[in-house]
Amino acid sequence: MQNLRILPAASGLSRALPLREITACDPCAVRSLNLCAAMPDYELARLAAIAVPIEVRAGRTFIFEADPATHFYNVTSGTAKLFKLLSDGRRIITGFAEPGDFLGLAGTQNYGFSAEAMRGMRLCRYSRASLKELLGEFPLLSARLLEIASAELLAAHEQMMLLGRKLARERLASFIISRFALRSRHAEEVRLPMSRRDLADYLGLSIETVCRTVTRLTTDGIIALPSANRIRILDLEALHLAASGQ
Amino acid sequence: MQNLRILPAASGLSRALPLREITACDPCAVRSLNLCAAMPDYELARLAAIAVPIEVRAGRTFIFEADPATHFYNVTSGTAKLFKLLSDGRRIITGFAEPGDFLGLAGTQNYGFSAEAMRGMRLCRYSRASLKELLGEFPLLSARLLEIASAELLAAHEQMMLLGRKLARERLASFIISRFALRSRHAEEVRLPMSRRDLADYLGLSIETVCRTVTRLTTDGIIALPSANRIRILDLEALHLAASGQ
DNA sequence: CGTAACTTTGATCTCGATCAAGGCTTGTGG
DNA sequence: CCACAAGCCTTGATCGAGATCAAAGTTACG
Repeated sequence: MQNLRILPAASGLSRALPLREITACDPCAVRSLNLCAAMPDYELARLAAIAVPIEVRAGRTFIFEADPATHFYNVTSGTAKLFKLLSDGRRIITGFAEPGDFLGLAGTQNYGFSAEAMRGMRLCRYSRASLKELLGEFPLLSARLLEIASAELLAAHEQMMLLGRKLARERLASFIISRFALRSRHAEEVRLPMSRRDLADYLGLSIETVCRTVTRLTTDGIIALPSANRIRILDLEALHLAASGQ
Repeated sequence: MQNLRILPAASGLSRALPLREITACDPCAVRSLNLCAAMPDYELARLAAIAVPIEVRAGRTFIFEADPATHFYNVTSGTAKLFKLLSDGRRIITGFAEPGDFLGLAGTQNYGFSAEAMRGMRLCRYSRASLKELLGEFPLLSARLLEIASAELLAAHEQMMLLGRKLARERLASFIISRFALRSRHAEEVRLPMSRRDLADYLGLSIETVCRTVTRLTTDGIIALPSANRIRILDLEALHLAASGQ
């Protein structure tokens, strides 16, 4: 836990006036899957009051699988990879957490995954205890959390299909399509903020297979690679076909 | 939806006295992962009031992937398999729902999976609308649902590791161990209520590989097969080693 | 500019899929 | 109670997608 650096402003912030705190939450309100989305001002203020903004440097692990689940997080900026390890080092990346995403839902007392910042990150941290307290007070908050958990469950099941039944080419194409769906600007371009190794561990493949499959999609004229981690979609229809194995 | 048969008693039950309804819920209170567990009597009665007991015959599908998510279910007896299909028939079983399990959490407006009864089942059905109403009233209920969703998420992530990174032998051993953990009586025996095909689709393998792997665990003296769907664990330690690939 | 890490490509191997064929169980009707 | 059919389950032979091993090309960065 020494990887975390509490911002100097943290303790002060958590005692500031409600309005001030809502402002502190503003950067969070980026995505629909957000804890704060559709939350009345008063509740949002109470939520902000227990939030501690923290900063994590690139490469640092800030949630450790099997550690006591003491905190929840809301990503403000940067991206984290969430992963599980086997004793021999095999790894599966269960997901990526991006700005607006909520992090740290734990069914048990302990975390079921680790989280590592892929680049410098800012997060809002909530202690499990204080969030639980708010949960009892604000039904909207628990409803929101339930929505988030349900959405994640849906995504997890989709990924189980990908991992258990899809071919490498289908996995890659499915992944590119899902990234395309939540792209920010550039209409036809998908950014991959993760390395080939991360991609491999997310798709249940080896690095080499990821490379080769990307190359094949390129030579097939379905995508183009302006650089290793930018993908330009040349033929979206063909990509959809590739994703479903036809 | 014509697969469902509403029990004759259903409409009557939903208007009976609270105490009567709590009794109707009794068979549900079997497992910790239960919607009704740790629920005060009054809330439980309200929950029971909106529950409609239904019966599904073996082999019938009662939740259809992509259909509007109109209902939630609580399994009273029997087992269901939850699965997703690809257009060409490939299937992944995302889980099995057994007595006490809650069913139908949907992140979106539509179900993300199908559910089929593996044997005759009894379920309590709740309409999405009426349960949502109760959610606002009883914070404990949403807290419970959140717990359930979180636990399922944990299991889904574990399964992602299994599907993405484990060898066939490790998958089988892991599966047997997890079944062993929630076995009912017979100390060293695990029952498999599913066919080899279901097992294959749950573990992301082919039927043949499941068979061969079970056989190999048997010839290795780790398990014994009194019958095709009963597994006697002869060497639990070796099974754990097999599950972690050593 | 040099080095270290990452990506890509090639050669080979292997685990598990697929194809094929028996064996076993279960249920039904004679 | 047996015969038979229809599913299951199991085992064998072969194949192939993707892993692994190996090495070269590229990028990032001090």
